[in-house]
Amino acid sequence: MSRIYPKRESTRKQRLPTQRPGPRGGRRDRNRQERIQGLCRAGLKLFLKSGIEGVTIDDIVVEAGVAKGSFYLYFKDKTELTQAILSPLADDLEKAFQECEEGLASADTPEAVYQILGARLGETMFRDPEVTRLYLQESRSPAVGARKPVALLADFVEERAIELTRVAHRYDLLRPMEPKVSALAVVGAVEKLLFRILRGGDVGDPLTVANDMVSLVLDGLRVPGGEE
Amino acid sequence: MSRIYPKRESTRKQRLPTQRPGPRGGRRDRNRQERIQGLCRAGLKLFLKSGIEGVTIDDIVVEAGVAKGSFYLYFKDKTELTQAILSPLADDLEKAFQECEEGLASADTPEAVYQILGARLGETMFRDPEVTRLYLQESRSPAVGARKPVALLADFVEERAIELTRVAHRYDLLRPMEPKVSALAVVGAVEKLLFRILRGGDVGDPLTVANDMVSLVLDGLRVPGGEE
Amino acid sequence: MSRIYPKRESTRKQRLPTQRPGPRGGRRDRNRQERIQGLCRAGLKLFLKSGIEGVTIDDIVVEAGVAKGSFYLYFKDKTELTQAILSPLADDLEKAFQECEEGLASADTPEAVYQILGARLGETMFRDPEVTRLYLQESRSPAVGARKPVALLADFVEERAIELTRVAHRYDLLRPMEPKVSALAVVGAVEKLLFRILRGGDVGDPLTVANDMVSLVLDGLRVPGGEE
Amino acid sequence: MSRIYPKRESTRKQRLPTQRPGPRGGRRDRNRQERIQGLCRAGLKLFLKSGIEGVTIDDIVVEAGVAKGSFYLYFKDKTELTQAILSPLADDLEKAFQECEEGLASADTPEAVYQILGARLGETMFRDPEVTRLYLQESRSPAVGARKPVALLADFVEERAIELTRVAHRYDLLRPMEPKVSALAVVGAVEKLLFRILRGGDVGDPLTVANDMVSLVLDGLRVPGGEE
DNA sequence: CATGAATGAGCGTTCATTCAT
DNA sequence: TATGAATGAACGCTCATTCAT
Repeated sequence: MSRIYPKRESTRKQRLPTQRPGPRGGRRDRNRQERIQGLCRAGLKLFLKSGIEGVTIDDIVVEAGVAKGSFYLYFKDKTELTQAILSPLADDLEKAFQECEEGLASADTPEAVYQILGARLGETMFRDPEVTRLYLQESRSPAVGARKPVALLADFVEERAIELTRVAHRYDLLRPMEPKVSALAVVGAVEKLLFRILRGGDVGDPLTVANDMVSLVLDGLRVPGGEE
Repeated sequence: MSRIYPKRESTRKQRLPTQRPGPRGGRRDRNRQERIQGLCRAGLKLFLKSGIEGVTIDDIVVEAGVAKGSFYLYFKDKTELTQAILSPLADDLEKAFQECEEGLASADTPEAVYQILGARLGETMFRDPEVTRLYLQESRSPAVGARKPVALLADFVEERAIELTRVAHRYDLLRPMEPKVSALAVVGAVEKLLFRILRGGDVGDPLTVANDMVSLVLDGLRVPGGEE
Repeated sequence: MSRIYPKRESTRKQRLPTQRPGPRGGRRDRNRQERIQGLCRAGLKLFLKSGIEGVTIDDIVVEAGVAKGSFYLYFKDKTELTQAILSPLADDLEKAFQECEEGLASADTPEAVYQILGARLGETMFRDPEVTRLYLQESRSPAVGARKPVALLADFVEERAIELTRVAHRYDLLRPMEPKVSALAVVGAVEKLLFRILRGGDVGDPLTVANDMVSLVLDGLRVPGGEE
Repeated sequence: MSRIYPKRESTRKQRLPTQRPGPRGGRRDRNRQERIQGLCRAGLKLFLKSGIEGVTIDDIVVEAGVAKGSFYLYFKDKTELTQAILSPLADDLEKAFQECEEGLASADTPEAVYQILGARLGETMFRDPEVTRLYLQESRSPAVGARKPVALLADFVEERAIELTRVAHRYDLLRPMEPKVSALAVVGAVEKLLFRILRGGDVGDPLTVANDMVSLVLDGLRVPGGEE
């Protein structure tokens, strides 16, 4: 379970008298998981189309094909649903950053660093592209209401990206530069491209895009030898 | 006038073709402008705090200190208010892109290109930092409801940035690369940093940030001579 | 001036400090009358289209081409406007009934009675067909709000028609029958036809209609000699 | 089902294709019917007192003793409530006209015709006198907003009455005369009397009224033998 | 006098949440 | 458990009325 939102988690457990009906993996548990998945899928679909704030509980239960009251059996409110939708991504990202930081110790070139990072984080972001797209779409929202979990996750990603860069600098893998600047620039560049791709906007062959991105991040835009 | 938004009268006043009682620039007209400004300021403040969707007309008129009905004297709905708030930025951006494209013809180095771009667009973005922050905050939202003007502006910026890069490539000012990729990467990087700065997040001395950004965009992250 | 609504009349006079600007028939008085006429015409047109309740003061002043505040210079509210629109018809009807009752004394056949009645009332009803149409359209409304003057006028017409019939019976001009029944039946029949005509519904040649109506009222529908 | 109104689902319930939780006729269903009846009764009462346009949804739910939101569980808006209130009358009238037209074939005297008509339509109009009164009260309103169903029903009645008379003329049951004129005259006369009766206005002994009406319609007002 | 900006009560409608079934 | 009817606070918007200009 994600530890990014520890408080909400505990609140929810207190609220539900029985955390799970029957034995784990039993028939009732399976039904329960199916219901939750159905609501999450419905919510995700609608959130992407209309924005989290623009979707009502009614919309969600109609899309999911369950009764309105059922929603409240599984989620306290829309905020909790958002959290549930994001939690696989949040968990993955947490692990990915952890592994990247550890991997930096054994890397000795920037290429290696960004190969690790790209591979690990890319895998994470593409595991469930729609969830990633929702994250990107809502990540700049103020941390209030149902979008709070997204905003918190975005803060988390930013801080960990900065920390990661700081470590990379410590290992002298990058040109001397304020780590915040380079970290945010790279994250911003990647997110922008990723969002465009996930929205269905054509940006060309994925492999070329990836190569261009790496080349861009490493060597910039300057024409080689262009200014001597 | 910006042509980013579809044709629509922005205020009710203009829709009613009756002559004004006071002269233009007279007391009535001045009051009118003050009211509009007050509502825009109130809206902007609240939009930044709670997101456009999270703010009600009631919130806005209370913040602005006017009666509820007065809102509708000046704006048809929240969408029109959003448009009014953004329109100075939209107009500026349109002009800035225009000038940048024209300026590219006389530039002969990437430095020059990005100096023009940075200076001109930077000036625009910092003219009213809160408006810029609102734009960044909501720019990835779906193009529905009150956030539609933001989404349209964001689309416009993306397209123009790509076009601008295409022109720069035509003049051989940049390394060979898919223009969409480099354009979006740079825009994404700049937006991310800008948003962090405008939210009050410390990223260090502004001059250093700017220099680092330019250096980053031009030469990337690689340690010079680091891999031979 | 109509004496059907005596109370309102006096209220209005008390409210307006100066009853009339300048001398009667002077330039200001003429302007005033033109304004009132303009508002009445505008109100009448809109009332016919949307019903009295469905028309706002805003609609009226826009149609009349005057400022909203001006409405209240001439009328306290929509009820008073309705009253002003109806008052010529109300005055005419009052006189017509008066004359009809007096004329009955000198009539000696039913034909003569209904000639007088038809001629006198018909003339009245067609003097301003749109006002008549408004009266018919709204005459069954409950006596509340802006439609109260219409309802009062309708009550007046009904009572006077019954009284008129009672007088006719007293002169033995009609077959023995409850006067209320015959009066209401005739009024109802005439109103229905009149309303249809005024709404533009085709009912055939006006002269034929009139003749048929008289013949119907006098001799009924039975085929002459048809049942012996 | 009446075909007087254009096809539209009359209640939200039917629009949502979810299965009902209780069995048809069970407690849930019974409650539902009671609610609808309560709202219709409340609406009818208030409509009669203040006119359809003068009654707000708030008035209705207060009178019915339910929450405001509940109204919208059963009706989309006031127009649908009006339609629901009128629909029994509309259905009955449609059947009555159908039967009258068919019955004309077997009638051979005007008396018989009007006996059929009077009996059948009278029964219909008195089945729910308040609904009939509402119909009469609002039937001349413009066909806009919540009163549209009434206006449509009134048009229907007029057309069918004319058609019925046309048929009667074809069977030579009536004096030669433009059917539109005689039909509208009779309908107008009956409606006027009926409205007066339903409003509580005294018109004398009901049986006498009915006899007088028939006699009036058949033989007119002329004193028999009075003019030779 | 004439204007129309300003007001705020009140309308129609939505929707998160509860709860009897 | 699952349901969806019921609720009422709160929303967007309108409009009669007032009043400074």
